[in-house]
Amino acid sequence: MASTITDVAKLAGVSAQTVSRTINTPELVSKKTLDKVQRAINALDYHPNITARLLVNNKARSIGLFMPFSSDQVKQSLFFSTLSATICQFCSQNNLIMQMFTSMSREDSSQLFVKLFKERQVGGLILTCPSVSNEELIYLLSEKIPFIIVGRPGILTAQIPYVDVDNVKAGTIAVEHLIQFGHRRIGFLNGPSNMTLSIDLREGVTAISRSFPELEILEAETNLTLECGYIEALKLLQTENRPTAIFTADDLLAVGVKKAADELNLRIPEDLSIISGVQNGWGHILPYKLTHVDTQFEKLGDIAAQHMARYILHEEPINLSTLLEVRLVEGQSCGYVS
Amino acid sequence: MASTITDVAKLAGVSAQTVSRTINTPELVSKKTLDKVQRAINALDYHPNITARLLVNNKARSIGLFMPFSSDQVKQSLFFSTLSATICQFCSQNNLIMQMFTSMSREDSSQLFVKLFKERQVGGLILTCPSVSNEELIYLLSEKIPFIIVGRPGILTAQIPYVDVDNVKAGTIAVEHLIQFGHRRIGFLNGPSNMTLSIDLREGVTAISRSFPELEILEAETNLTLECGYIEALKLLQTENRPTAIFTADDLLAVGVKKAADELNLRIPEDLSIISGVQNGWGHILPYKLTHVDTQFEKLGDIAAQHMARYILHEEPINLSTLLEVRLVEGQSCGYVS
DNA sequence: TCTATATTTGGTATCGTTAACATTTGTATT
DNA sequence: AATACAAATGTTAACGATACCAAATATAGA
Repeated sequence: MASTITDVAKLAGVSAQTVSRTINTPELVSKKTLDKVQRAINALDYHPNITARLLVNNKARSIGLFMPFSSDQVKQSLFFSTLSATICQFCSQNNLIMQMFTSMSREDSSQLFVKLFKERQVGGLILTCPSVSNEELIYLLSEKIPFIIVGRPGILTAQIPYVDVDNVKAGTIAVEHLIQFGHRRIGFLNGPSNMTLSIDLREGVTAISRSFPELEILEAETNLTLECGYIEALKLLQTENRPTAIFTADDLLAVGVKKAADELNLRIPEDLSIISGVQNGWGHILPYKLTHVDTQFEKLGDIAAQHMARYILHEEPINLSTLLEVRLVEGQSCGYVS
Repeated sequence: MASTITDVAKLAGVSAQTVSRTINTPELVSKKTLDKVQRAINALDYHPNITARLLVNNKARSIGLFMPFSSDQVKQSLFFSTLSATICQFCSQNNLIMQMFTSMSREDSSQLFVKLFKERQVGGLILTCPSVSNEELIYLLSEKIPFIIVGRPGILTAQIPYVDVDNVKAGTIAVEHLIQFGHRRIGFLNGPSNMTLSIDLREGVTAISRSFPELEILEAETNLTLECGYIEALKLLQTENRPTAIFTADDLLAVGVKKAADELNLRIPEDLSIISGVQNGWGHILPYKLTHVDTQFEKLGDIAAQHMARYILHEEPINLSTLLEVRLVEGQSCGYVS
């Protein structure tokens, strides 16, 4: 049904190769022929069959993005939608195809990656950190699957390429900021203890607290939901000697803290300072600007895609690791201890 | 580098065709040969080249999803992430490939669709409603591009397949609910007037208000942001004879209304009832359960993908339109007029 | 045992494109 | 005008799989 390169060649009275050249290397074709072929292409509404092209070139021009889709993760954070949107945009701009995949059963995802790559469906994969286990990563390395991880993987001993935000630094500067406001008892609502995000934040917090022996950090683990933030904040704020500031791993937790503060009639920032890490977009909901660490996490997708694109298009090796700079953004949720 | 069907055939001592049969129609192969070939496949770690397979079969097995990516749309609503997640999941389960695309410049998106289909990159497209103009849709029809729209398109005269929530009904039952609570002056924070969502909601509201002549509907247009909801709610609630209830197009607006109500010291639901349409996930943030219309919008992606899959896999015609049922979910944000 | 039929396997062409090489045409130089 | 070289075009083979048809082998019934 659809017209092929041969149809165009016949109509234009040239060989198929000349048509191919007209499309791919027009500088090698005379102006007269170029014109003739172009007219034939238009007349037949010819579109080169990408599949045939890929077969002969023998390389996939698509980036696979693998996402975990447990519904609450999607529902409660804009991280994944931002990531996919960014990568999609990058691919569209760079004439690459973006394919999205998700796991069906938890265990076989590395099998899936190998399959995708070896079947030539994708030229490389972008994986999101918590969804792939260490063993799987090792396996992928051994199978020479080109991949890059968004978020720091659990192991660093192996040569695993990733991009992440500098969460250690984020933890440090957040607490540093609170110290400058005179806070010495600080609540710390961290994420789940098995996430590298949480591990890194804690490391950052610990680092700064080593230089301030009088500092007291009251850490609580949460699952990064509003509800959990609310409950843990209530616990912290109802103790005898309550903290004067709370650092939350993300802004959804900060909203939970605000809810708890409201309930206890604590004014922000007069009675309680709040500072947050990753901004997932929930902070907008607060009646004041939330002081937070700008992690530029929306850049993660772009960087990962760039690395992958360089590998796919020019076979450049994938950089081992990239850490994004973080910086503090002052809002109206932090104040001096009264 | 990678092994081909011929390599496997050689190793197993059979023809390439037999290997192909082993993979695709094992019931036509003797048990003995099956075994032999399977061993060779494993030994060589053979994976059929999808590209070659697609070429000979001459049909694309992928669904293209087109998304608008103006950043605030992604940032403020979980609609797009939910949609892509659902479709991705469906594709993974049905052995289809999901490709995502976004527009580079506003005007050429229909050109892009034609290109994608004719180049055999995709077997069909799922488009999101506001991102494609009526003219483009007509053009796609004329080019016989298989597509389905999520959300009601602006024109219905042409044979345009779509899936949407029954927003007309949603508008009706929301107001009906408020009427049952005795409300007669009702604020209505609608979306942008050019969105079919807004048009449909208004139609539903108008329909019910025709049966209740004493009903007063105070409609205001918003851009579906928190800020806008807050401002418009303030305006409504500061009038001489303020409405006793407000119906918002989505839950983010409802959060804005809550903010305004707090500021004016109006208790919910004692002083003001709030009911919301589409739940984008922001409603969770409120300290009470928001009464809303359950639009099951997370089903939209599934249905669209199902239609597309049936077309791609079995060439079944794409159904013209599907409207999802809506139902009222009672929360704690509506009360009787005092 | 022989034929008829079912089961299993193999050979060749093909999908639509580009790579590699071969050939022709054009242009400049002597 | 003859030669040398560059530019433009054509020819053939290949990418890796499956479709289609032909051939071989096995099985059953007479």
